Amino acid sequence: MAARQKHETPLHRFYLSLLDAYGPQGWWPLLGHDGVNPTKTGSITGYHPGEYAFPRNAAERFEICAGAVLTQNTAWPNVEKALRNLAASKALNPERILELPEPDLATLIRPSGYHNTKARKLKELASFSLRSKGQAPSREALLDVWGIGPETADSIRLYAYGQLEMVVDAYTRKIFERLAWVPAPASYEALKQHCVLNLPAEVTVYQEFHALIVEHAKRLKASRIEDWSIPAAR
DNA sequence: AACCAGGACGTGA
DNA sequence: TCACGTCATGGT
Repeated sequence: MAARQKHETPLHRFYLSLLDAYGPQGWWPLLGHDGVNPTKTGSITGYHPGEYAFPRNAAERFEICAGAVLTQNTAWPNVEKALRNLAASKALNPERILELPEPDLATLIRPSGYHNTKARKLKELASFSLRSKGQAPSREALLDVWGIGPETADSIRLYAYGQLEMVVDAYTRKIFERLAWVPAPASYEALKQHCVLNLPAEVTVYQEFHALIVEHAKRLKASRIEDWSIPAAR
């Protein structure tokens, strides 16, 4: 078997320093109940830092899957608006999504951008969701769904189903290439492999890692720091 | 007022 | 495989 993270690696040290500096991120965010969930900033509620017993039911699980699709190339606050619109119309579930005419669905999720495309994607997700009824879907099965690519598939497996599946994204690529941890241009799979080989194989680590990368990238942009290997202040 | 967000798909080299 | 255009609203 492959020796994974036998010794502490630069990536592992990086992860530990991010966790120490930023704290647990409480991903995947869910819609707050009456807007009173513990929160990070602004109106963004639904994070549950340090709590890992999520999702707690089928509704939360589907909410995560829907959010994973809606957040494609889109800032989270916009996704949250779309999710709220769906919830307000009692349509944040596969049954209603399949019943709704696609144009109506598109109108509800309009704030998340690409609303026509994503309306179709949500319908594909909904029928898949009913088809695979609660059991954790394989990565291949997810990739067969129109509108679900590598990152969305991995996000669904890691955050909605608690599977040991690493998620990487554009931020990960930027940071890893900048620190020369991977040769550029790095493929999605290459980035993923670098993480898997250098981090402890634990679901909570994977969940925090991806969330911390996103947080780190946002702070880098805000503070314009030059050393990307260390945590940044907001 | 550009620029870019927690990507994925379709197409043509 | 890989590069490139397309999809679209909203925040900074």
